[in-house]
Amino acid sequence: MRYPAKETAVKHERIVKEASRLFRERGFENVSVGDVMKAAGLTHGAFYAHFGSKEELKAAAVAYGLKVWLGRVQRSNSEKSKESYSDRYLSRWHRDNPGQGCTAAALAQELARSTPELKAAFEHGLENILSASGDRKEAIFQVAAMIGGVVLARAVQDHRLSDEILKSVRQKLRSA
Amino acid sequence: MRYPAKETAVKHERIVKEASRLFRERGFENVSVGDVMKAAGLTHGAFYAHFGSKEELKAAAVAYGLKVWLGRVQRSNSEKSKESYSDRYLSRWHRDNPGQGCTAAALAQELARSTPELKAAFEHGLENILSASGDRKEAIFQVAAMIGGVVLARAVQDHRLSDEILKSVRQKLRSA
DNA sequence: TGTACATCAGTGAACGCGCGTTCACTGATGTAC
DNA sequence: TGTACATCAGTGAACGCGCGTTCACTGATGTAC
Repeated sequence: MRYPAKETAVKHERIVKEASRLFRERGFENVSVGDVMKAAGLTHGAFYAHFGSKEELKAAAVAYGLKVWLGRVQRSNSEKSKESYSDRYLSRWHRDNPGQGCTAAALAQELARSTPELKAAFEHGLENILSASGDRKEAIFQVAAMIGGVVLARAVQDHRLSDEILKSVRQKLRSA
Repeated sequence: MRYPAKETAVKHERIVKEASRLFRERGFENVSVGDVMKAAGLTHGAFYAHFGSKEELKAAAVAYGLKVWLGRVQRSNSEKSKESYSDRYLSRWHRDNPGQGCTAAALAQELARSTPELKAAFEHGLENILSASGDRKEAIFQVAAMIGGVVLARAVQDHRLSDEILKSVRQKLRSA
């Protein structure tokens, strides 16, 4: 049956949000279209009323994830918080909650191997974030160090080593 | 038929090397057991004479990749080359040849989502590399920045931006 | 050194499974009059 | 405002495909005597 246009738009957004979360948690390959639709409270068949393919959903999820990231960076720039952005980025909480965290720290390597369209979506979002910073070279360096730090911290098993990685990068970035 | 033990050992090593290369190029998920065996000049059925599962192969490939990495770091430490290790790591050549490059820069995010066994294999190799360096905190920071730089440079589409990322991280790391 | 036989790496067909995608169908919504 | 009907989001079964893994079989190797 046909559904109210307003509800449909809400569901569409819910699909993108859940996809973004699940992709960040498990990677593109380990999340099926069915998983995403179930998380959004629908059945898998309805997916193709919203997107032409899983590939399109990936692009939408990446764009959404980077939009959220940009918002956080901008808020952090305007606030005079005690905790710097890099300290929050290199936190245990971020390490342990990839689904709520940075898209680049979760998916950049898969993006590197994907289609031009997906890479373009990522690049566009990244460019926005770099543009929001003052010293561009410094911003690139900080982003690279932060991503590398979280990626490494997530890839090791030992909590002590993982914490040490986060702390080392945090301290070096602060003193830089 | 039965094959000479010496040849079998050679083939075993070839399987691991080809797996390591293919995994770095395309990721664990996008390389099938059949792909690896074909690259090693065998058929897929023979795989289970060498490994108990694809999971075991991943662990062997990661261990191999990190052993190679350690060798390069040690050689770089002993040499007084004009080009520093971080300059070579953050090169276009490394960005464009993931199959010959650093395992962490290619697979760390997939490793973060994998089994304790695989993460342990990675952690062990990483610990060896960190131990080979003098200032441990500095080494961690450098490795994080290098990995982040290459990962970012690979994930964007535009050559200019990609080159800018490599260059920025290179320069900042040299002046640090 | 020679003989007899168990071993086991390798082959290629086959299996079961999960995935992305398609499809016939439903029925309230939104639109045309 | 009321009526008639086309639209289309959603359902759930089905399809085709590639994957990891298994299996019966082969025959030279390596070992026991």
